[in-house]
Amino acid sequence: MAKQKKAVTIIEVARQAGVSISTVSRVLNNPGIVRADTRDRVQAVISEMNFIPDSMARGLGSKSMRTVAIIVPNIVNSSMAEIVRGAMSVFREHDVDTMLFNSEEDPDMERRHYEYLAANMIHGVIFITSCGADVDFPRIAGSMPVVLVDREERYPRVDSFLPNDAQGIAALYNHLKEQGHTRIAMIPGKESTRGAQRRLAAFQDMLRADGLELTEDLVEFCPWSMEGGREAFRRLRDRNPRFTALICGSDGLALGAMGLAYELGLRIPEDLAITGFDNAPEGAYMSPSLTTLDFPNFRMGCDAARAVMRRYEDMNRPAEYASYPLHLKVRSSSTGSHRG
Amino acid sequence: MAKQKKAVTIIEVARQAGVSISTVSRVLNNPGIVRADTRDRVQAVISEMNFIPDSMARGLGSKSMRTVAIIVPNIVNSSMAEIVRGAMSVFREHDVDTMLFNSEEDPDMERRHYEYLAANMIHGVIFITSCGADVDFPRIAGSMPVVLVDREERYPRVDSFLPNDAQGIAALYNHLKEQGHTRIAMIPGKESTRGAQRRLAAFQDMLRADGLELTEDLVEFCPWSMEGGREAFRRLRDRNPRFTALICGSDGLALGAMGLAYELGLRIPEDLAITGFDNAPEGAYMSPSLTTLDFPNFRMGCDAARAVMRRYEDMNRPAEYASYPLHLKVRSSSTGSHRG
DNA sequence: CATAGAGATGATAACGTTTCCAATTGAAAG
DNA sequence: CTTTCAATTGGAAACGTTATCATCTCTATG
Repeated sequence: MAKQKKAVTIIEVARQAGVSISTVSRVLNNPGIVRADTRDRVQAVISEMNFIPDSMARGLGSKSMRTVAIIVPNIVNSSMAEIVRGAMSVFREHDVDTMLFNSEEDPDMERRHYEYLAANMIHGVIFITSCGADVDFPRIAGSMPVVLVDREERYPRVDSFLPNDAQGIAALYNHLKEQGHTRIAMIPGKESTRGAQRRLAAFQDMLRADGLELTEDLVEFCPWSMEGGREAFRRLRDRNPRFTALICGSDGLALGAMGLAYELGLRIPEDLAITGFDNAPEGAYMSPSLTTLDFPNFRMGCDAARAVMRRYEDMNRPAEYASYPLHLKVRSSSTGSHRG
Repeated sequence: MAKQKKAVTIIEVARQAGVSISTVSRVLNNPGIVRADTRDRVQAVISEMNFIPDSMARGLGSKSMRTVAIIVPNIVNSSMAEIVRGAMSVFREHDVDTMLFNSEEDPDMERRHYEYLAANMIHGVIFITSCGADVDFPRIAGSMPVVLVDREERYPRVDSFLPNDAQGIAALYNHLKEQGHTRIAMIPGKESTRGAQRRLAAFQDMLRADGLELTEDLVEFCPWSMEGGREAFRRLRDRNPRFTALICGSDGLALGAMGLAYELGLRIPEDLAITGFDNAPEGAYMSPSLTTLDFPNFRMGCDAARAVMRRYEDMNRPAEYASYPLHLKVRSSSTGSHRG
């Protein structure tokens, strides 16, 4: 790519206004200490010449850029968007700029983002559920605050904020048990994903506590999409039609499964109870409406942002972990009699 | 916020490797012209010392930062995400970094983003359907390529890529007419939004061409959300229950309306035909599935990215406009007999 | 009227690279 | 063993700010 036409610099502004560079810089950064008439004159020249200080040079000079990166694997996901909103709202309050990176679950992308961060124009970073790629957190954490959301890794200087999947799954499981379900299938999500793994493990723990064992034919992994949920449900049915309830690792998966169930003539919840995960807005508008778990996404985002700032002040503070309880939203996709 | 601990610089690397700064710089930027053994030695030192060049200083030195910004009003929107994906894929091919900004339809946010851009660490910018805020495009366009997606404004050096709403609405309207509908209501979306305005205008044009006039009681604006669609539909019904078809300005609005229709015991499409806009993934999974318009979002994103790069090469090229046809997806929410 | 002390302003050295251009080295050709 | 020219390498000037002193200009006070 070619070079930009060169912009107005502080030098020309200074010359035009008949003051020194320093004075212009002061008008820019600390107007209070410049005499009113001088300040006005300089400001007039600035806006007249349309001068905008070069943030590169500024960053080089001041060694601070007040910018934080947030990395998400997939922006097309309302719960991640909520986390991001929360974090951004806090950063904005503190006058910190936010850059949002979307890795699309692509390892190559993640590597590039990583390099971008490493090139230290960034003051800190929040990673939201990366797809388990092998990012060298300790290394980044050596030069800037790193905060993880929805990832369970623990490293010396890395704070982390997690939904309590185990508690959520327990709530879901107990609810289904109360409804009389004994054969429960699961579509945890994408196998390589931490979230899917955590949720499956939690489910297995619950079964085990009841003296049951999760048989393989009751679990089907799939990509995080409605299409994925639909096809996973199909495979599950083809293989073992005897389950009466289905726990899905996300609302999207549940919606996909519900779509196919409807086509197959299954009644929900009478023939099959279905639950989601995340409380996406669509779930409440389905018919039947979707039983799910509500995540405190916005709050997690806020807390993560605050953690970034705390760590920026003191890079060596001990790592902070928080686990957030999930709230069961019972709706019609799982309540009422079933013939199981 | 405090200062960062200072990182390894190129100077120390040079000293450690026993070469000059220039050589290290060459190893970084143009390894081919450095003798193999020197290069290896320097590279060894670089990775050993964990040296990462400071992108600030780099940008200052080279006057190029190969970074483009994409600004979206709302990341929680699958069609915008598709546009972004398209643009990012093109930029990645060309080794251009992408920063994604989410304005949340908040004017204050937009202003901040604007200032960020203006501080020219950014090489170009793509605006996706901003909520009509008064951004001074010509000014930004003076210093970097600006490309608009889904905004109809026309400025001298600003390229723009638009879906052809008029053609899409026409397709929708004709389809509904064929199905025998004569009283059609509309929920265009958020009134202040360009998209909503364009779609409403197009609808009015179609009616007018048929010698009809759109009465005010058949139009209801609302925020871009399922909840918004639901409430708008309620207001529409309260006021005038006599329409047999409903055109919604987005799939989300349609889904919200459908939810309420279901609760009110309306059969779709027998009692009411509903159409969406954007072909969001959920629409295909509803029951009934949602008739909608498919947008070439990914392609629009790609084209916008390419436009940014073309304009970067030649800032003075004439502005480029493109309008993309929309493809009607007829599904069950609008087909079959109705009692209208 | 002199003068201390605050209030403004200016000069200049960083900041960490890239990029010229000059200097050196190395290898092939005579 | 020179010479020549290309291949490497080094030196130093940008790049556009901020930050640190030093200097200058007032104003109020004795």
